[in-house]
Amino acid sequence: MTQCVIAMMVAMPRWDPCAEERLREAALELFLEHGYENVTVAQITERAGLTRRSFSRYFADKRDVLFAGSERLPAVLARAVRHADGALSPFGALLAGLVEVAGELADQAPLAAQRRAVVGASPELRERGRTKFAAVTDAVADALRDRGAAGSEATLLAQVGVAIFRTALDRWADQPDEAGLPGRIREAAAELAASLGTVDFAALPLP
Amino acid sequence: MTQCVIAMMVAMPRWDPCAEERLREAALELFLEHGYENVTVAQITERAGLTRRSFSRYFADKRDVLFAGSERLPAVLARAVRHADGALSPFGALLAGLVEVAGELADQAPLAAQRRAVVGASPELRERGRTKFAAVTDAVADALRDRGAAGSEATLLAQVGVAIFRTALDRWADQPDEAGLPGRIREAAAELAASLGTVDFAALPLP
DNA sequence: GTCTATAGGGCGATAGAC
DNA sequence: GTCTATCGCCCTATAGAC
Repeated sequence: MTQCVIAMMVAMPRWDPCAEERLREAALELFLEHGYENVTVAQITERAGLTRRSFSRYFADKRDVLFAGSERLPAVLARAVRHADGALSPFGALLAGLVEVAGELADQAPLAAQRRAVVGASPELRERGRTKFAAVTDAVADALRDRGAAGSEATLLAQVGVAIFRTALDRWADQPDEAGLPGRIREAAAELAASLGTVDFAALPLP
Repeated sequence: MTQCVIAMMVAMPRWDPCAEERLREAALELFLEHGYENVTVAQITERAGLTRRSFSRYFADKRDVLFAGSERLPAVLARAVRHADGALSPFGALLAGLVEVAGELADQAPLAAQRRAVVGASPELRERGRTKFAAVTDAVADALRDRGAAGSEATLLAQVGVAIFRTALDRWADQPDEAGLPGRIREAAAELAASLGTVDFAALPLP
């Protein structure tokens, strides 16, 4: 957005700038008005002042228009995990990374709420949302392997970390309070640890 | 399959019976031969001796043809969790349910391996696979709520339980050994508990 | 930018099963 | 007759090839 405004002040190009951003805004508006399934790509491009063909230049498919902007989260989280205090265990580094990134995410809350509403109403979009979270999981698992976690254990820990993150996000979105997102993460992780502590693994039945 | 054979012995209808199953078999064969993206619905229905239009009666879309048959897993797992020993904590019941169902799943290994190969090769199918796992997570979370777990904590525990289940499945598929799937579940859960134990939650930085 | 293949679905026709 | 599974032809929209 900021980049776009600056570009407009510097020069007035022949075609309107910020095509991608206008597409995203048009799509969000239309989805909120009529629901995802009832909106065609043609309607989106029309409202944005572009042709049907231009849509494909910016987004791989219709679903992607809602998730653009979240491509960086996997890399950002992976970086935070990699750069966490070297003395921490893999899971400790994971939690520290989550908390760090959560602090930077706080200002994106309003937009996230709108997107949340649209995505939640469409099975097709919820499916794509899971893919986006899976990309985060994969990136985090790679980072944990760099810190010495074994292959499949890194994947397991990454999945658990992302689950904690999602839980914290949900609770924070439902009732934001002074604790903030980082506090919610710590809370969810502590709850999980307590739950795991209730189980005596040796007592589980075996085949 | 069994139902189909019996039906054929009872009567010989004008059109071949077991259309759904033939479609699933034809699809799996074609996907293995040419790859998911290079197979059209028309080719599948042709091999199954049907028309393209009939495909829609059985499957909501092309992806679904590979995942049909897994619709019952959510209900089966949820039932196992609900019926676990009443003295167990929510997470204890979750693990007990996973172990119980894992024992019954062992005989489906060969088919699962083929499906695994096809799904793993296509991003589109991996996306749908995540949706199927999400259905399991939702059902398990409901069961945990019935056992008294709070709303969002039930969701968190369910996600973690499914992550343990997936890890165990992956390891078991990669190298099946005498421990069996239930043993792998216990192993993954114990690993996770150990990892969580390494973290001092009070030491995590707060905003 | 234009064009085509394909997915997905609406509707009615049809042909056996009952 | 009714019921049910299938087909055939229609259309729209997506996605990708040219």
